[in-house]
Amino acid sequence: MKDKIKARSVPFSQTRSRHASETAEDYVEAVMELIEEQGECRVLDLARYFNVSHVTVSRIVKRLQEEDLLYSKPYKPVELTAKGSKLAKRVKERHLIVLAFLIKLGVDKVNADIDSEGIEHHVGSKTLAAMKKFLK
Amino acid sequence: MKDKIKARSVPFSQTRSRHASETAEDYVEAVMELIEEQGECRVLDLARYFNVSHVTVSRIVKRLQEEDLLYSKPYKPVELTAKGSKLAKRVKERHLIVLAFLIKLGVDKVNADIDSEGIEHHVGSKTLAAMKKFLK
DNA sequence: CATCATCCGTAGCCATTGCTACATTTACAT
DNA sequence: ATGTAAATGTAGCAATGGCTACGGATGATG
Ligand SMILES: [Mn+2]
Ligand SMILES: [Mn+2]
Ligand SMILES: [Mn+2]
Ligand SMILES: [Mn+2]
Repeated sequence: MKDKIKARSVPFSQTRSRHASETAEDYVEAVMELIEEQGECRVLDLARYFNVSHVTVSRIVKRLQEEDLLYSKPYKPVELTAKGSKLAKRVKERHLIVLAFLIKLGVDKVNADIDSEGIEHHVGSKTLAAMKKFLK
Repeated sequence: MKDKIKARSVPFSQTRSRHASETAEDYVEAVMELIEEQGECRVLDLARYFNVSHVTVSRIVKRLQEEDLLYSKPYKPVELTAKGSKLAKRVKERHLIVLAFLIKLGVDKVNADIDSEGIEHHVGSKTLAAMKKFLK
């Protein structure tokens, strides 16, 4: 019986772990997108993008620099490291698959955009594969 | 162009809002389940269920009491208020639909259990309706 | 090259959710 | 009834991610 409860706790541990990576994933994806669209990515671009204050962005950018995902000098644009770029591509691809999946399932674009932004971080490789298969 | 960025920020705001309700949703669902299975729900049952310390549970239970979702006296079992019970039923139903959906999509039970625990909180009414339709 | 608006960093606050260590209460066994 | 183990509460710490207020840096404009 305790094994049962223990086994049941695994999804929650995994979910907490995924939430811990969520900020990093969203940030590298945003930086990549903003650089593609505007040529550079400033702190204030990210603040508008996520609808948070520039202070929140600034602190998170600093932390992601320590994790070797982003790079920037003070008052300069934010750039992706090689590691950050690689993560961004993976994350964006997964996001696009989740989004396309929801739309093919019959969800309108507005709600597919909203829901996919959260769902993407909880889609493991098996679920992602099942979504890809459904899309074909 | 700024409207475009503003519109893009909506999914992130919504995702943050959903994460803010996530703990309450998981807790009322867990309390309902533990009472059904064991007759009562103790703080330590919840700690094992979520794989966190009893201290974390104790503090969250106190807060959810202030939100009128749970009820308990010190050293006594945790119970659901009417409001908590209503929320638990809604949340559990949604969770079961997401789980069944993933399994029907071809995901194995272990991974469906894991992924649905996070995905459930990001499934809006439109996506939930689309999943229900797919299940029929 | 001086001024000024914009951008960005820093200080410091709050809430949430993890934790360990310790205190207290409860419940059970002798 | 008393003693002990388990359950729960409390104190206090850390990390994360929100915020406002303020000050310094940058760059465009005249
Ligand atoms: Mn996201
Ligand atoms: Mn989530
Ligand atoms: Mn759940
Ligand atoms: Mn959940």
